[in-house]
Amino acid sequence: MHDIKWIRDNADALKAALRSRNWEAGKVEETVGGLLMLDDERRNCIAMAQRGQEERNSLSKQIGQAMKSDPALAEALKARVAQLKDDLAAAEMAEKQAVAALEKELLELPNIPLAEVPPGADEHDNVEQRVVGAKPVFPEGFKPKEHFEIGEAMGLMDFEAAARMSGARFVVLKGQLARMERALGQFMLDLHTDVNGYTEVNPPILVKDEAMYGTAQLPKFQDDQFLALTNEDSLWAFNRAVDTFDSPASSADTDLNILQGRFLKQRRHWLIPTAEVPLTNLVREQILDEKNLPMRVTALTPCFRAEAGSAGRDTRGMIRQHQFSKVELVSITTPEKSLEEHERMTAASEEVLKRLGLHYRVVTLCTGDMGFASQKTYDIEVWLPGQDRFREISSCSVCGEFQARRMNARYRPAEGKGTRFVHTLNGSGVAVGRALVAVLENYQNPDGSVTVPEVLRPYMGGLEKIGGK
RNA sequence: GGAGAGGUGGCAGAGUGGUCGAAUGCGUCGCACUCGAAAUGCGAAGUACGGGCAACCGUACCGGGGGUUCGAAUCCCUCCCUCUCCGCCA
Repeated sequence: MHDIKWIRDNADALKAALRSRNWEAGKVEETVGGLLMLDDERRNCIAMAQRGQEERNSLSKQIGQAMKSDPALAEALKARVAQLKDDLAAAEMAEKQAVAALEKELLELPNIPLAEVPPGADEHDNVEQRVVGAKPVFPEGFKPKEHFEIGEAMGLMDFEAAARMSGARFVVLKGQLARMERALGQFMLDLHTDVNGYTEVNPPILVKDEAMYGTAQLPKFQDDQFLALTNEDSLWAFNRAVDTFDSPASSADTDLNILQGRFLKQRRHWLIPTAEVPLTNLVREQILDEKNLPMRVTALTPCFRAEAGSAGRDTRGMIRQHQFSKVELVSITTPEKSLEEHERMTAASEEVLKRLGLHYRVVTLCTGDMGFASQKTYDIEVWLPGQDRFREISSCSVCGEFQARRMNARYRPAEGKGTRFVHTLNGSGVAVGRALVAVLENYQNPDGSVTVPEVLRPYMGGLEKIGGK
């Protein structure tokens, strides 16, 4: 979320940023102009409400004094405050609405790309930074298979069983393949905790609205999320509404819909689409000491995505699932250190692929392809010989203070007074499901078996090979 | 889920209708004392928003939301969270 004061002074910079993210010119003008108008409105309302409050406070003080010495004067003053009351209530309501209206619009604005981010419309304009390793060499005449062909041939990857119980975009892994998935997750966590200086965290994977707003999955990307609601929740909200309706003890909102909506909103949970959400929200509403920064945390969690906008894409195999495992990296830093940390984090993710002996490249996403909350993003794409192309396996983003503002996450600088917003970074280190895909395709043998990469063997009881005859 | 007790500044912890943004202690920072440190003494310091070039002024904030009142940290309602006991449960 952006500081409206900053927008006031830098409207042109914001407009340029929105255009670089493929917003059409008319919408940009309309949006930014609308924000400035809402802000004027908000400040007018605040000024008006504050004048009323000031007058009320001052009269109330006088009443307190007059009560002791001159009761008649006190009564007269009370009458004056009573006159004020309606105006004041209206002004306070107007202020509340104006603040909420502006906030609602601000939450819809994406982060501003850093100047160094390459301009561009879509993934074709991303800029390759480096290529590491080399394509695996297969015997003459052997055409490498895709991961699902390998897995299904082994009888260890079952999409049909998954579909029977859960529908499309789920998979059942069995035997040594299930074990290899587990091994990959363990290997990554151990690398990040033992070598890369991250602290392992086991966070909730059901989170409240506030957490999802904090990292900016909400409000804009609601359709990508899974929502968790108990039957009890809906019954409870219903009964609450009826009770309140029957005995409106308070003169608060008695509108049934508003009540139900409010209660359900308080009780519902979202399934995390990435551990970025709980890990970053560790610092929500916290004031950290600078000496504890950078804070580096990692977690292996399931991730859930509705994949609402990707019907028909990657329908075969494990590339795009509703549920997948991922090791996530999150860093909380000072503003001065965040870009340096971004490089460090990307290197930490790359190390996973290096040790697995996988061929990959790193690209800088262009302005038009970058995520909503990001200032700058590196994608790591791993080589998949079965598909004969690079596929994203990690995405490392620096978000500046964008998420910190939404979460109100701050730190106290070692020097100087006050607090500043932290900078947040997140990256996959790496997607476990896709890593399994990559291992299967890169380490496959003509006999249908798959060689276990050296670094995974300790996690698989020394096993050197799975499947095959 | 039921019963009870709580939620106050960085932390601990007073305050139960007005002069309370809030005592006190710890911690933090500055100054004095000291060769230096410790101890001691004196002093400073919350966050956000609005106005102002600024000094500064104003407003809000005592878990969240609502209400009563001229006036709420304090009274009432409601939700959330924590603790204790009971119930249920992987």
